[in-house]
Amino acid sequence: MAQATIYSVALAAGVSLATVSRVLNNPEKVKKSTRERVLKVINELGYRPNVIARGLASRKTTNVGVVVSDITRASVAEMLGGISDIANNYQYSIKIFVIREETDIIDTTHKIVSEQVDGILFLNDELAEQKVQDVKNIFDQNNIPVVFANVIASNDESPQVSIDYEKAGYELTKTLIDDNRKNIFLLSTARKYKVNDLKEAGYTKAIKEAGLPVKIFRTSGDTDINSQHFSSFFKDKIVDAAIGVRDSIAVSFMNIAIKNGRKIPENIAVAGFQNTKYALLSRPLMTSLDIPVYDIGAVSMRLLTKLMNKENVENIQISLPHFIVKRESTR
Amino acid sequence: MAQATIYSVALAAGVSLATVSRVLNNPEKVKKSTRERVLKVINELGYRPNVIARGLASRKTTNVGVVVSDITRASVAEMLGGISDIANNYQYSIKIFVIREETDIIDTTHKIVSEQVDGILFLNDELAEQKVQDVKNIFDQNNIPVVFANVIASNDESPQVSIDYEKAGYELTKTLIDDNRKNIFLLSTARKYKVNDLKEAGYTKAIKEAGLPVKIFRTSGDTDINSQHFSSFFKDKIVDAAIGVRDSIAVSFMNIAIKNGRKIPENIAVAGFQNTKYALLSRPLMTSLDIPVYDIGAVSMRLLTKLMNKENVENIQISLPHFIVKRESTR
DNA sequence: TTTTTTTTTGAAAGCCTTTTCATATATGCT
DNA sequence: AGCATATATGAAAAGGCTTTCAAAAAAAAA
Repeated sequence: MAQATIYSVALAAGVSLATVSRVLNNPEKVKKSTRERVLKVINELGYRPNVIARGLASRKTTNVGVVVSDITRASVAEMLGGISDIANNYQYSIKIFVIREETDIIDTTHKIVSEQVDGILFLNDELAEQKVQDVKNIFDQNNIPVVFANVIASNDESPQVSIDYEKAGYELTKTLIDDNRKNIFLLSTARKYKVNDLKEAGYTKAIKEAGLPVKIFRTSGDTDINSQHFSSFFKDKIVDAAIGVRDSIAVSFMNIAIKNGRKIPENIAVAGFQNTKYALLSRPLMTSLDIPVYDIGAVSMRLLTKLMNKENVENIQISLPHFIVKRESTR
Repeated sequence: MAQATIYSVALAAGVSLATVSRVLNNPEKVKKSTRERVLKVINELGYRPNVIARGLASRKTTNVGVVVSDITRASVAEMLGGISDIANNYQYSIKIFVIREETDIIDTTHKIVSEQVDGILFLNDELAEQKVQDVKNIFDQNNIPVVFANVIASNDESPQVSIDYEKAGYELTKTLIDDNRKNIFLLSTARKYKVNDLKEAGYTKAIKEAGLPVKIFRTSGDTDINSQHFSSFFKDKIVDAAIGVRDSIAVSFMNIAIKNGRKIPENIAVAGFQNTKYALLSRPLMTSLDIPVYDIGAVSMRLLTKLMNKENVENIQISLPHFIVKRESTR
């Protein structure tokens, strides 16, 4: 059978299209008896409004675009979980836009605009700040609300939800300092981006306050590569603590350290960021700074729904709490 | 400025809408000189066709729906990577539908139909077979092609791309048998679903051929829970090898085994499925059956594009190769 | 009752494209 | 040049819904 349309429903119920439409969208505006009659027919025919036609007529698609760079990263996937749960509650559908190294982000942005989404969630944290601003401008011009999730768009009034990465970096470093560690390395990524810059800033602040030497070691996020770097690392470096900007980096470091005869946490304390499953599957179990990734997704989606409804939102820059989960890799 | 429409372009270029539309969709049908004139105007005005209106008029949305259960699982995210890369090549957009335990899958399916996607990629491997069939029927009735990715829809002609999980289970078990292991456990999930059933079937086949005892231990996929199960496991079980149906389960088992004084691989050989980052971040590095997850995503998306174009596809059931990556946790 | 007000309904326009069909123009052939 | 054919364009319908505006019906007030 062909899919029922609003026409077939109207015909079968003996009313006009307008009435059927109202039953669905403004039920209080139609008399109870007719409403029930129409609903009955809708049920019988299994009618579902064509969302495309609805989108064209109402200029609302109830679609939100989620812009991500690397969808395979654990934190991104987790965030998507939060996003989709909330989107589901509010009846929004999610369209994913994956941007790649080589894609022209401006062009992609225009493409997203032409897709007529009602709002955008921007998860990409690896983009240069200027680009982020350019993208924001395009969406603004087209009146499409954007929320940045886990991206820090500095000196700006953009809606965003994230955690205070600088404070997090500071606190995590501080626990190691308090444990009397003197040679604390930050294991960061070679590729620089805002979120890691902030972690570094927090680390550096704590280290300097303690009068210790700042030691940042840059490597790849790829385990195959960084495990090699770490192997040579132990030949010449003095180290009694290390913080990885990602759990996977910290775990990789810990494994190589142990292979090089170091004891964790006796000789070296190790901590990571994100508190992912990696930290839970390491041996010893790894201390990690817990970031409420799911919540970041959920909260930003919720914020976006408000913006799309043009509700008045008091606070459009939300910082979620983080905390340190102490495990066996530190004391 | 308001978004340019096909009208404004037509007006500015001094042609009719039809011509503008043709320039975009059938450029060869319009004279070179006019085509160039129109393209120039399109550029100047920054015109992008409204995909919603286009979708309504052409009855094609160039959207594909991707149905997943748990989006946070590493393999799902990786598959999405492959899907999105290919979708991008063929200019399709991706809409994500996350189905939950509590959602009425039939209702959700109808909802997806009303979203007018051109095709469906079904990644959900945790659904009972009958439900899968029901879902398939609904899409069939609405003429929406579906490809099952990493789901085995048995006794059926449904398009699907996966690997031969039974063979994989068989081979992985065989390597342990060949290593002279006698008490080989399969660490499976409490919740049963097709993919794991097949792994179990392969395991069982190999074990029986060797005249060894079938030993299946069921636990949770959640590390916090299964690590407790594994702790008591070592009190009474005789074991010299174990295969986890997921890497994370195998790594968790390995960690607890070591804490209980067992040596890997001397006392116990351990292997996992999926060859994820977990296997690479474990100590010792873990043997795992590599499943080309990204490729499964990519190939199924490619297959779907063919089906959406009503191309004649010779082989709609594709089995991708797998292989065993031997690492330190086995000999 | 009759009149006024409110509620309920329908007709028709509009959303922005694609696509069909007919017309106009250009090209090729004799 | 004259006809047939091929190519290029435009007018208008269609796609399935929302929404405005006006009319009809019902309820309230007089």
